[in-house]
Amino acid sequence: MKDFRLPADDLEYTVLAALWDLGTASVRELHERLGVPQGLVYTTIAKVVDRLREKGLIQRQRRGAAFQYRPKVARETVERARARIALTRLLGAAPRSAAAALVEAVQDLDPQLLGELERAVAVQRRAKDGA
Amino acid sequence: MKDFRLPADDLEYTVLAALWDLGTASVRELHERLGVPQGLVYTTIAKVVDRLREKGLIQRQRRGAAFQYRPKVARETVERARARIALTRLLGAAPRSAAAALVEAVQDLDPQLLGELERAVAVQRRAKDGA
DNA sequence: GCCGGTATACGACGCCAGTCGTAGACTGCG
DNA sequence: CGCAGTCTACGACTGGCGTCGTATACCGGC
Repeated sequence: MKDFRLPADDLEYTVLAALWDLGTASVRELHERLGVPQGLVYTTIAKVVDRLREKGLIQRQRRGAAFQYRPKVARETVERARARIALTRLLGAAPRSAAAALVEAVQDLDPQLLGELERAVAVQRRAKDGA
Repeated sequence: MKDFRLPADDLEYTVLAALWDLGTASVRELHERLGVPQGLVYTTIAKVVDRLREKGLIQRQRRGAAFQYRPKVARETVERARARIALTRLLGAAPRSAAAALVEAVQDLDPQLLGELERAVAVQRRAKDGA
């Protein structure tokens, strides 16, 4: 039925996330970790890393033959921006059927993630009531 | 500080949403409604409508000189897909700081939207407990 | 039935992101 | 110090999307 397409996943973000996890890594390591499992060639990852650097999201430092990359922007900073945008678009765009869509979406959610979301909402609720 | 860029908004989706709201509309109407306020030329909207049709999201029917466009895919269908993807990426991508990011994001949310979200989570919670 | 004017079709360009190939730079070993 | 091998730089191609311009098709009035 679904003969229409939706945007693909975000490789750039995946790489950045890996760097946040690892703290520091070479392109080689990132490739082993992300590229190989997805069947991506070394230079593909290198290019992505390149672009991340162009965007000022990561920095690097020579370490022997290769470079060692590390995040330059705090994870929270980016996460927050992404989260705000995602939620705004998600909820703001669907004034009519937001509830229904959310219920459906939440249904497929990892239980643990559901917990996270629940907690976040609860915190906010408390804050609002308190204020 | 934020010297990095985030993706721009989604015009295609905006147009589709307008069609859901209006039920049916000509390119002219869509342009008046969306294009003009954003300083977009008529043909820009026409192109977007074109692509929506290519994607099988809308259909059309001659109505005098112009075409009358109408959604071909149910709003819920698309919303649901979008919602699922958005939430998955939002939560799944940030295992570590999801909670913090969400709290922040939820903070900026329209109170009414917060309500929607809260309700959705509650519904899901009940479903889980019941099961 | 012709004309004018609007609507549409479609191509073009810029930019981003994913993907890869190649050529050149650099390091470290012998 | 030179060589081999690795790492990087960078260009190229593709496809999506926003944006526009132009040329053509078309409708409706006279």
